[in-house]
Amino acid sequence: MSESLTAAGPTPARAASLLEEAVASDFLVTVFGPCRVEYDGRAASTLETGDRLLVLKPDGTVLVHTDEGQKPVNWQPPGCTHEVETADGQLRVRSHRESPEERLVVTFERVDHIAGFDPTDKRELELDGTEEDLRDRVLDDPTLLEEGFEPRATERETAAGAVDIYGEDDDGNAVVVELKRRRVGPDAVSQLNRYVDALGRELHAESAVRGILVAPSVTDRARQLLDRRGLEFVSLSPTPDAAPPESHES
Amino acid sequence: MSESLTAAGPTPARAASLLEEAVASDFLVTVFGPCRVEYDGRAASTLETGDRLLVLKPDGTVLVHTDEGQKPVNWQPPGCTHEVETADGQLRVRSHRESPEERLVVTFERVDHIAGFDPTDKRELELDGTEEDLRDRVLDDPTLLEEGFEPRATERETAAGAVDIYGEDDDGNAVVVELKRRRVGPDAVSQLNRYVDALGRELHAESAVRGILVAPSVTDRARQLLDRRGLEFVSLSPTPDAAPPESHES
DNA sequence: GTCTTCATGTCGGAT
DNA sequence: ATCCGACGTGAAGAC
Repeated sequence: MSESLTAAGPTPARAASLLEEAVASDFLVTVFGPCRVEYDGRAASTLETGDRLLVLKPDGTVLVHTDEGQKPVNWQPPGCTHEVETADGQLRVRSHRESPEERLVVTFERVDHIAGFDPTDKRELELDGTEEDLRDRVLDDPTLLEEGFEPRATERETAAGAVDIYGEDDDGNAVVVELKRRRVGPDAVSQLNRYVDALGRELHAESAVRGILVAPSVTDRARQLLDRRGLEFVSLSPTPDAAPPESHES
Repeated sequence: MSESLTAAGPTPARAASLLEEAVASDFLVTVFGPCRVEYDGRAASTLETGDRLLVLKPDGTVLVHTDEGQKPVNWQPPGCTHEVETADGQLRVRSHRESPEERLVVTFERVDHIAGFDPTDKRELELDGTEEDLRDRVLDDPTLLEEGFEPRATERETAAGAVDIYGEDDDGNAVVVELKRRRVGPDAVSQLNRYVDALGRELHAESAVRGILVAPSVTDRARQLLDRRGLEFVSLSPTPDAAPPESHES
């Protein structure tokens, strides 16, 4: 078995044969040419004929890319099974998955190029600047939040979900901290609010539960919502550099 | 100028030459081979050598795909500019954009295959089953929501953002409708709650503003949050079929 | 440009 | 399997 196979301008039958073999060999396959795409599943779509790049991965993923955009115009998630056929002298690929039931059909008027490769890739992506990095920053130095803050738990469960950091302030008040790696809008404030509410009901404490949103910055509406809900904001980025000019305050 | 160019196992210099030409010609380019990927920008990442598919689009998009997953392991959004070079006998592609400042560097140990095509695609995707379809369903027949409901506006602005559908019920009460094309969680309830609050303050009406979440279904937590906030739910899907078994009620 | 929300979001983790 | 929230979310529309 070869470790790659390619063909420029193959006949539909030849393209189908190559595609079948490549899929069976767990190759990563690309097909370029004018095609029509139909999708039916969580939604439904039709895309009339145009030049596109079809990518089939050994894990069952299907991608249909046009000349523009980062997102595929159509796709199928990992775990799909494929059928290859020629109909009316056209190469057709049907991809299917269940739960949810979804079907994608790509029909090529012509195949300009097809290529398959045997990919091996065990290396993991190492990513910095995530929410977890922000969490570690706060846990390493809780005074970044405020003097006297003491973390008690991470991912503390409440009726509304898990709180990023749960702790106590200098006066012994319960504090809920919601972390965001980037500038936040109203949705993050609502999320924090849900946790504060849930914990308030759970603890039915004397003093109100404090809620602190930790992020590089907030939008105006988020700020207004924070104020209205009596929640607080602390400006902090996942990485020490690049801290925007927004002051700590409540 | 040719309308496509491909090469199997080119030398790095040959690969660089082809790549330069393809990029200059606004081609869609694919490169397959073992490569290392570094990214720095909104976050930062490193990916050690492995077999991957690099895709360059004429709009400046960059995608790096491994053998698994629907999402590229690394990428660059549309609008990037690229530099191609050979260093230490390796093909290297640097992609850059500003605001935010982001850099992606892909270095191939070897190029197994490179292919470029001139893509033409003017056809738009036609998609059904969207939130807009759900909105149109409700506007076509407001009784799907409840007897006597009368839509007054879509995208009505409030201090908390635009409401999907604003209307009045049989008793003349203000009604805020939030639409979701699929099963919803707590976030959608909070969103509706923000709109209801904002409209309540704006109208300072005699009667409270009603909030109705319209979606195929809700999760347990979302249901609890709805009840706690005094909000209502109506089960409805974007498309007439496939309505899950969940009854209308408040 | 920023803000806001939708999405066939995707993905991973927990239950 | 569903639920839940993060994501370098991406993309579109409004301002």
